[in-house]
Amino acid sequence: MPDKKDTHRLHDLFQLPPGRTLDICLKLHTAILEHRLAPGTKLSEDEVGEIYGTSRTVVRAALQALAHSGLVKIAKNRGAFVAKPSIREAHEIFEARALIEPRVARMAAKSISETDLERLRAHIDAEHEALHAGDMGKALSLSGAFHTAIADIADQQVLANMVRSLISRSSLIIAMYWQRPDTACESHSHHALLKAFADHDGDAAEEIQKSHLIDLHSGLNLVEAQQQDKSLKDILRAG
Amino acid sequence: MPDKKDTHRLHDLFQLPPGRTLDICLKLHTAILEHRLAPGTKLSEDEVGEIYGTSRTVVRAALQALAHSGLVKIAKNRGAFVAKPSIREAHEIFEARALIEPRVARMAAKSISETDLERLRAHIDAEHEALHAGDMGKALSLSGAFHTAIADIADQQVLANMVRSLISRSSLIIAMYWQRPDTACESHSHHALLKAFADHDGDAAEEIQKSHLIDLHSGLNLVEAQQQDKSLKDILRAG
DNA sequence: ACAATCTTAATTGTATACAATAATTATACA
DNA sequence: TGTATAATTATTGTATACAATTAAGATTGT
Repeated sequence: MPDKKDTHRLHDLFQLPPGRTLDICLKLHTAILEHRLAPGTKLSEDEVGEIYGTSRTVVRAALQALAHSGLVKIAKNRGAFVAKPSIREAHEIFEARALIEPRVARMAAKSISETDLERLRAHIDAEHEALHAGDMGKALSLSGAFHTAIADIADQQVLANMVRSLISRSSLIIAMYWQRPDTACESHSHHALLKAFADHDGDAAEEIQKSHLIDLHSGLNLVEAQQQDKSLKDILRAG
Repeated sequence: MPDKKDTHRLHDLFQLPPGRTLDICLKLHTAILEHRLAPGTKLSEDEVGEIYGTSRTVVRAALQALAHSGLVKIAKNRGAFVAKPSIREAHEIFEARALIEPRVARMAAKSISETDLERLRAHIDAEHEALHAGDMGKALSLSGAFHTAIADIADQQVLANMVRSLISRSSLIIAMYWQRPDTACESHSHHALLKAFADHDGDAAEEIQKSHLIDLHSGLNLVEAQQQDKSLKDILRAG
């Protein structure tokens, strides 16, 4: 189960006091992570406010928090939109992950407990389940949660928040650039990691995580094109 | 000169559109970095709003942005305070810097241009000048700006923003825990880095930056105590 | 005198109203 | 018919007013 602890730790990421602002922030956050909100979607203050039954004031605060995390882009006098990471940003984010997460995995391998291992297994199971149920969005969200769980286990809050932020943005990148519709979302690597953790083998954990991330990075189609927005009008006009 | 480019890039960190919110955010940010606002200082919305001649609405947004960057701590129904990083947080932040910045330095060494080198020299000169003028706060702020400048030169925006955030928080940590009142603030390392950059020697740059950060970390007095807040009353009562 | 409780004051949380800006549509002209 | 300009609409930016919560001070009882 993703359970309570996850959202509790997310509070850390946004640094918001408990309250409606945080609630909306988390709801939008999970909606984006589960790919229910596509990159580029406009998030009107009025609209969001009406949906969640609150005023623009609190919606605005939530949107700004998400903007700070890179999940939302605010354009002056134009409003908030779900971010659309550029190809370059995508490269940078996965390079940053490849720098940070292997180190985090090493640290986690040292300090991991039996209950932690149990939780990770539960994560993997839930991921499998969602995948089997055809809920791709949730499966992906859980796959990300697996990575953040490792950072939490390593018990390094500063790095954990960085990882959380990077993974959230990775979700957007995957929504835009993923090119393996087939793939049983890298569950093999997660199992391999689990074994390294069980053995408290820091070297192995670091190495596996590193190649896992390189693998993910290479699974993206990061080559120009894909600017479906502007070209759409042209295409329709041409046809 | 810290110049315009720096504040322009800071916009990236806060992800705020141009406007009064960003202005106040930057003003508070520099005030904290220059140690004119001590850790723990209360930042009342009314007070700050009156100082900058704006309403609470915009001040609130600025404070929340700073909270997200870890420079300000917001307590529910109690208000915003300049953050007071714990000892543990201090360790984590400098360990994160030791992980990220050497890599960034290596990348910068590869791509650095003549004009970039010139700018770095100017940074060092300005730092010396401020130090000579006795403006410790500004000297420290410029010392941090040197590190962020390297990240900008490396041209990795994602990592650069992480570094920026870490350095800002480091400034608070130094305000709380620095134990070398003497020291000509690590300018030697900065010169050594400059040489490595001029030689485009990535290995050297990485190594120098790494030991520089370890050196900074070890210059902190991170041993319990220092909780002057609660004990202050007790001390006065005892006397 | 000390402690506990209640009252009061001050500050933040939220909603709403107004102003400013940008996008869209309509209109006039070439 | 296409383009440029102007009016309109819709949305965000900001300020202010009110509600809720917390902290501090006063009051009462032991």
